[in-house]
Amino acid sequence: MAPSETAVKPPVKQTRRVTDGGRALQKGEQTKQAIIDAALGLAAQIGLEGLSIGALAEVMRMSKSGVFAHFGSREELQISVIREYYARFSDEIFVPAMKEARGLPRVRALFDNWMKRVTVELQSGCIFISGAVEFDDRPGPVRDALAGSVRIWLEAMYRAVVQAKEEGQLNPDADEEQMAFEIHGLILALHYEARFLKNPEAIHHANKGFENILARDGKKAVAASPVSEKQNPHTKE
Amino acid sequence: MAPSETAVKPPVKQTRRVTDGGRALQKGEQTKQAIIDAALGLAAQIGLEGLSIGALAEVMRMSKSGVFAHFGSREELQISVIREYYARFSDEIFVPAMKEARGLPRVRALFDNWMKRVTVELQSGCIFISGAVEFDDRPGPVRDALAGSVRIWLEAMYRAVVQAKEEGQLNPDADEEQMAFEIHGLILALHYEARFLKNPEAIHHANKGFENILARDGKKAVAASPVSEKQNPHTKE
DNA sequence: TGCAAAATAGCACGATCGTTCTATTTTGTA
DNA sequence: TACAAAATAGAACGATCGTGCTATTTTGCA
Repeated sequence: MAPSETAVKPPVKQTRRVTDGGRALQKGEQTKQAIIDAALGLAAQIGLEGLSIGALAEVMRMSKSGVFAHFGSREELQISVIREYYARFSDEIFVPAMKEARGLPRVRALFDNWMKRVTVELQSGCIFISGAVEFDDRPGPVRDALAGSVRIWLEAMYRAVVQAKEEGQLNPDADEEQMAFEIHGLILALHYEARFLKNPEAIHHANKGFENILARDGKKAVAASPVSEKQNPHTKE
Repeated sequence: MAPSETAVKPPVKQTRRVTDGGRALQKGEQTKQAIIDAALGLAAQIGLEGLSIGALAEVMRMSKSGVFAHFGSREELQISVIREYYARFSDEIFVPAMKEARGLPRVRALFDNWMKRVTVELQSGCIFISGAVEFDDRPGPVRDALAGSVRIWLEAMYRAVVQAKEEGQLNPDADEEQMAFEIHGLILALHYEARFLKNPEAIHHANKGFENILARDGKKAVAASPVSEKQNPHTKE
């Protein structure tokens, strides 16, 4: 018998995947992405815990097992949703803010973009906020993925504040950690009061709160003279 | 047939309830209260939505139907839990604070008691916070009960701030709504960062944030002279 | 165009859910 | 102590959950 025929060939794996240099999206990858998109929409409304494969399959007009096969477990689905949310969060908030100058302009951009996103999400919901409540004492990979994403983002905001101080735009005794904490609180209060309590003043309060923080910790020209309020922060003192 | 025997007597309702002037707790009322206590513990950990009658029955060593009969529906159980939570919240935070003098002392007491409670709850969870996320776009009686309780509490804090201004302890241009909003944000950030992110600095940041607000809106003696920092706010200027 | 592999469907499973119904037990009093 | 009412238990229901199996269909390259 010719060895070339009967010999157990090592199974040629990934025949398709490799041929194109891994470039083109397989059909499966496309639908997987579509599923994640739909799952993100569902999770934003009813939470990561409320996200069910059955409901997701119905939205996608697929079978449960068809949806399931893409992830292998519900946890993996939830983690995929978190990753996708993080990616969008980064694209809409972090990336554009990095185009602003180091220091206060970038801090402002981060906050403004964050506000913009949360304001839009008042109709759907932020899974960084809802997820924190759902997984605050439920250990596991989902919690880890969520906490990891949130930490990266909060760290980014904190770094921007630190840079503002390095640029000399803050008082020497300004506490950067404290500022980041208070800013975080404003966003959380906005989400709570606007989304749950339907308080239309919440957006205004959040913005005002941010200005209050800057007015306190930002480097002032003289005292708190209302005349020089709108001056360029780069003006020599 | 003697009418005294066969006549349909109007059913004597509440034979037991009334005899004692409605005073003594029937056995049923006792166990109902015990069930609510257990349910509150469960809901604080896994949320109002995660609260299941089966799990509750297991904790109580009762049958599902035995537990169920006390409430008639899961929604009614959830509402009972919310009412109980509100009662405790009020007893631990509001009532003792009302013994403090109107104005800043009472505001301080409200905040301190609130902090104390949330700090304890870092091991269990606050259902005013978790519930807001679970029911923020899920209309119904549970949401109504929750939002109602929260509004009453936030209103109480707001009123205390207003009174502080009436007492002349705040700057004339202090914005009471803004202050209440920012205080709410501090509590939310504390809950988020301490409970979810396990950040041990969160308590300190929340307390510092509160002092920052008072330092900004409290009536100052002269300017922001660090020397006169600890003076009695009632000192004549 | 044929063919292996990938993608999807279909079905069934054990578990849990809230709820309803009918016994049974426990309670409090006349 | 007897007896009605209240409290609890037990079993069953339809629904939904995540997941594991085995077909079947679809895909993309040789």
